[in-house]
Amino acid sequence: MSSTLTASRDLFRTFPVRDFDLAATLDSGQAFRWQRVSSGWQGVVQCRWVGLCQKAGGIEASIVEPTTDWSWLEHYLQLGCRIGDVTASFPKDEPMRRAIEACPGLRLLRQEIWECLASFILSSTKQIVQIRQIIEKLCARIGRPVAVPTGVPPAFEFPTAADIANVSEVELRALGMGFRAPYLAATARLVASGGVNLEALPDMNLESARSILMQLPGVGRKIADCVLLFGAGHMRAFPVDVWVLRTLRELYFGARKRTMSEVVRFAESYFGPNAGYAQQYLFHAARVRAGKLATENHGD
DNA sequence: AACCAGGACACAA
DNA sequence: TTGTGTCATGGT
Repeated sequence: MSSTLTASRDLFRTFPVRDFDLAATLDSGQAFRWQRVSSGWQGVVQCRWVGLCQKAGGIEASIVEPTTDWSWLEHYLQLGCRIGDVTASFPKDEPMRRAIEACPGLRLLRQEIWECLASFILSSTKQIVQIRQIIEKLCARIGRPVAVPTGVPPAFEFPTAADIANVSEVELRALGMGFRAPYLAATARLVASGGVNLEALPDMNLESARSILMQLPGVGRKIADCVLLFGAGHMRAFPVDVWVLRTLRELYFGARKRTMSEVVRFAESYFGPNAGYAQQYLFHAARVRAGKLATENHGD
């Protein structure tokens, strides 16, 4: 029996957050496991099934086991983030102004670091749709099932590093990972054995955290920065992939030839304390322009 | 049906 | 330090 002095255990909660575009955020290539359904989005956060829905008053979340503690989801969605302050810290130039205008409400999530690391090891030279397919297979094959509402398709935890370390490389290749399989296997073994402590990354400075990640097999500068930005909360990390490289060249260098390292060096000093956030606006705006979103109408 | 994808790595020069 | 070939796989 519930007391008026204790919070009720609920299956639903509406977070009254403004300037948060759920679709843009969950389909911007930072997380790969969210599924669009008629009622909104379904995914798994910290081993719990979650349904999310954009409402007029904010974001409505539904779960399976009633709880009083929603801090895990508030943290994942970074509901404490003042997005206006973030965008206000971007460079006051025309490219950024247009990127902000093109993706109002785009946010950065704070994902679990291992899932983020493993996911981006699998991301190299893959289209986002394919990355999602591989990860879905991986979770269905190795991940433990989580409780879902009746009528909802089965959902799975993201496999732990130990889970993946205990699977043969041949079995990983069978999931369609190709040359990424040995990278994921080796990194999983290192993480599972305690050779690297991912949980220490958020409290380290950016450069130290980056150098630790880049020692892992299959992790270079770009993937390291994705993990730092999407999982470890380093808002200055600035992943440069082919999209961002092309976009920065067009927007800031015109026709003049610039190498990858020149563009990276420029980005490090130009975009400020929330450079990684600015990067996500540029990346997503470019993908919107190219019609690459899963939520788009592909019929024309 | 070629082309390319949120790269990393070994190796050459 | 910078440039090039290689690595698998499948969507568009």
